[in-house]
Amino acid sequence: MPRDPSRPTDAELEILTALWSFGPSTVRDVHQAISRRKPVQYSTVLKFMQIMAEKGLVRRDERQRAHVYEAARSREWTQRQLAGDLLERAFGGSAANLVMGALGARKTSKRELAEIRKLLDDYEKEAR
Amino acid sequence: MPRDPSRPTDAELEILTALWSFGPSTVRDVHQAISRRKPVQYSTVLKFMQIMAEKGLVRRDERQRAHVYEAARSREWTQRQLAGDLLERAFGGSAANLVMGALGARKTSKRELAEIRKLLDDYEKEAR
DNA sequence: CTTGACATACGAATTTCTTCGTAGTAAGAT
DNA sequence: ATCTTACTACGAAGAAATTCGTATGTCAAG
Repeated sequence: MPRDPSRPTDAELEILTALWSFGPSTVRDVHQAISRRKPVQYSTVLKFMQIMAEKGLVRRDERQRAHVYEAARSREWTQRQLAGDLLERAFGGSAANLVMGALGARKTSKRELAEIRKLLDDYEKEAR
Repeated sequence: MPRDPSRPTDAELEILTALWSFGPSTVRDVHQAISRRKPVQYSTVLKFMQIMAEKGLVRRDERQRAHVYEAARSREWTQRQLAGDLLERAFGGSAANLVMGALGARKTSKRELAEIRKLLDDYEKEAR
């Protein structure tokens, strides 16, 4: 059975992150961005982006000699998928538990806590 | 390079979930729990649990003929790893974004929102 | 003592993920 | 025209994840 493409793998997510940050990019752009953080060959990145195009994770514009890639789904949409997936798989669907895990995983600043509270308020108002 | 064992795979997480729920269990116990939700052979579950024992994800008590397995790490600890990992990989370390994703992924009840607020308060008090 | 039930151990096939080398091609520079 | 450079396409290989069949051992009934 084909794996759920709304749940990108580690390598795929890294590429998507670059595309979200920089907007439509060539393989070279993405390779440069990623290779700043870890050693990886150009052809490796290229291969992934080709596969991702097949899977529909990215769109490819072939009009230029150096093809231009773009994330098919927004960062927010993908984040929602990933959060939802983890929520179900590891937290029994309990958002509170997930928040607990996130807070425990690492120090969270007062400012960020306030931000989260605001999100909760907004969400509550929204969900009328 | 060996994969980080603090980040169990899908199948492994399913087994851990069973162990966390039921406490120390035999392969048969776990197989029954899982096969209620999806078809899987006994020997598949067995194999996983053997591998997990090698990786140190579970402890095995061989004193009985039917070995008894137990999760090596608590549910909370593992949840923290998974949440932290996703936080870094997909949310740029922003807990607020993760919460946003979780809320967006699925309807969250008023009661759960309240619970989350309480968590935030407790966390803030705690982190003195 | 033989048999049946139930365990573990083992080997292996399949699929997916990851990584890269190399061949081939198009275009601009000499 | 040829050389150099910058791409894409392709094939392949190794590691990890997933799945299962089968061999083998143990033990309690009969």
